[in-house]
Order: sequence, then structure tokens, then C-alpha cells
Amino acid sequence: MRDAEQTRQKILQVSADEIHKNGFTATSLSCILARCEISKGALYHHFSNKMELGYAVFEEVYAPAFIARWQPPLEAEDPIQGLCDFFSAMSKEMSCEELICGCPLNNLCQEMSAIDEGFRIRILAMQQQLNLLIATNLSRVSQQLKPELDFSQIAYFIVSTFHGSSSLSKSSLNKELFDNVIKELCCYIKQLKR
Amino acid sequence: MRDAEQTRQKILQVSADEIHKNGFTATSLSCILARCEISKGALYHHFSNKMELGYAVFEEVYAPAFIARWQPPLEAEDPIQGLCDFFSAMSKEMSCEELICGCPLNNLCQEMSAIDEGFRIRILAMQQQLNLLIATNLSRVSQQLKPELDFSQIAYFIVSTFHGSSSLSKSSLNKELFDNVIKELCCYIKQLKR
DNA sequence: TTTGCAACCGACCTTTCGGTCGGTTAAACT
DNA sequence: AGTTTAACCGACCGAAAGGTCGGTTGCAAA
Repeated sequence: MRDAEQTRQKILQVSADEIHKNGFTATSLSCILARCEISKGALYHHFSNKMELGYAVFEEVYAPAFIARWQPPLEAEDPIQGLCDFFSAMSKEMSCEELICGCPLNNLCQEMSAIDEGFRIRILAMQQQLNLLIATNLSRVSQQLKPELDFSQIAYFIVSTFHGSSSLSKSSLNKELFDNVIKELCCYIKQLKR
Repeated sequence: MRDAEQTRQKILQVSADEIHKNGFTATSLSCILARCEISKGALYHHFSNKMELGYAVFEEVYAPAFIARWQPPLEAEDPIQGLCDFFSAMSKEMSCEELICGCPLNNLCQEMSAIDEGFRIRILAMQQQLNLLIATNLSRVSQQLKPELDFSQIAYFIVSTFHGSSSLSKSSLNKELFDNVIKELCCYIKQLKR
């Protein structure tokens, strides 16, 4: 009947979804409790407070999902093509609602970096990990690219543009502007080839 | 002694600053009241509620400042050079604290677009106005640029990258990553020339 | 079968939020 | 001088937030 780990996972999943949709601060524990059909006591048995719950969501849900998304296209034979396909697929396959929610990592970065140090360092670590992932895979095929490129700089540029583009969707409520930016981003990426 | 308009302006300026630093939701009226050294009654005499205060800050503080920032570099003789100088100046002249606060428009876009329709339409209008401003001025010098460029698409791309780059500063607490992206952005922009 | 403890319950607490409202003050007009 | 009203005051309100804690329940080991 009782399964502590299952309860914990349920809390994490529901919390991840709520935080993704509403942000961390605006997500209320009572809402999470209702969706999980558990009591406040249960939640506080598994997590010492809201902040720790947030950290757990970040580390156990967002971070793995984040890497699982970016890694395959980047470790493809041709990371340039991989990235373009990756971005294009988003334009096509993601629903408008998903798009508007944005990237959980970027959302938390905007909301929590200035407020909470614990979130800030976790987010920063994630961003640096992604940057390394991109830069490494670009340098892996550097002989196919233009000479004298700063791969780390390019990696930050790509990610910035991608995250910035989701901001556009949030106000326009449609994919059009997002698509525009992604199209131009793909042009930019392909242009890196010699 | 009593100057209604001065009180109103004081409220707007302080509110703009607080919202810029903390976001709209996290900004408390009591904090604004304390900084303005006025009572709650005074605030509610000038603004019917918090949301209306937010709208007023957007329209009377953020929007004019936003246009005043972007317009000059874009309407310069060479908008390409104007934009590069504009971005580079930010890297150099802005303090780390300013940088971390980010662009008020983008902050509100991330925070409020999904929550409040009134904010959303104002933000969207602003973004479209900026897009038009950039696209128009690029097409003005189109004979100096590569052929067959989609100016609107490029404009959205530039703004996305710029806004995305401020996200990086928020987690890293320094200008380095921001500088990286801006440098690459300037490369991209200059490359538009034929 | 008993016992111990992790798992869970839910009433209650404090704080803070946006917002209300009856009252007061100062200044402009008659 | 008297009157009116915009400008302002601040005590108070209900709602909702995160968090606490004494109590209950169910399962597993002894």
C-alpha cells in the first residue's frame, strides 16, 4: 500500500510540472498536495522545506531531462546538422502550450538566480556543462568548420539565442516568432562550416 | 506643499526600480510606500490597484526609456555600426549589478506574459515596435547589405540573442559570459554587410 | 503477537500580501 | 471667512502563503 519512493517521485514529477508552468515562487505547496492527493505532512516528511523540494526537482528532474535532450543531437556524427534538426524539430513538434512554458532551466535562471544562491549555483553549473558539451562537440569536427572560431563563445551565443527566442513565444502566444528566430539560428549555425 | 503629480511620479519611479530589481509579483506595495514615504491611501488615490500601477510603470517609464535607448543607434547613419557600438558600450559601461537586473521589458515578458493579458499585449506591442524599428533601419541601408535578407527575421534574432545573453549574467554574476555573447553578436551583425 | 518506527495526516500558527474605508488635512475658490 | 474637494492617512480586513507539530496508521522485524 504505502510506497515512500513512489510518493516521493510523484511529488517530484508534479512539482516539476507546476514549477515549469508557474515558476517556483508562484507554485503553491497546497496545489502540489492537491494534485498528489497527499497531506502536507507527507510532503514535509520527504522534503525539509520548499527550497529543498525545488533543489530536488532541479537535480532529479530538470537536469537529467536537460542533458538527455541536448546530448544526442550534439554527439551525432555531424553536430551542426544535429543542432539544426534539434531546433527545427522543436518548431514543428512542440505544441504552442509547451513552447510558451519555455525551458525550465532558463525560466528558473531568470526567476531565481538573483534571489537564491542555491538555485544560482546549480543553474550556473548546468549552463557550463551545456556550454562544454557544445564546445567540445564543435571542436570535435573543427576540421569541417571555419578556422579560428571560439567554440565556447559560439556555444554561449547559440544557447542565448535559443533561450531568448522562447521569450518571444511567451508574449506572442504563437510559434511564428519562435520559428523565425530558429530559422535564422540554423542559418547561423550552418554558416560555421567552411 | 502638496504636489499630486510629484507624488505620482515618485511612486512611478520607485515602483519601476523595485519591479526592475524584484519582478512585479515579488515587489510589495509596502516596500514602495516605505521608499516613497507615503501611506497606502496615497498610493491608492493615484492608482486603482497594483496591476494598474504596473501598467502605468510600463507605459510611462519602461516603454519611453526602451525606445530612447534603441532608437539613436538604429537611426544612426550606419545602423550596423550603431548596433555594434550600442551593444559594446553596454558591456563596457554597465555595472555588474545593472547587467544582472536585465532588461525590464524582457523580465516582465518572462514573468507576466503568461499570467496577465494586460501585460502581455503591452509587451507584445513593444516587441513589435522594436522589431519594426530594427527592420526598417536595416532595409534603409539594404544596398550595403547582402541580398535577400529577411530583415524582420534578423531583427527578432538579434533581440532574442541580446535578451538571452542577459540571462547568462544572472546566473554567473559577472559580465564575462555576457561579453562573449555580445562579441559574437557583433560578428554576426557585421557579417550582414556585403 | 507485540512492538517500533517510517510514513502520513490535518488542524493550526505566523507572516505578508493586496485591498478597503472612514477620517483628516491642506489648498483653492466663492 | 467659509466651504468644498482633491490629496493623503493608517488601522483594519480576508486570503493565502510556508511551515509546525501532536497524533494516527500500516508494515516489518522480533
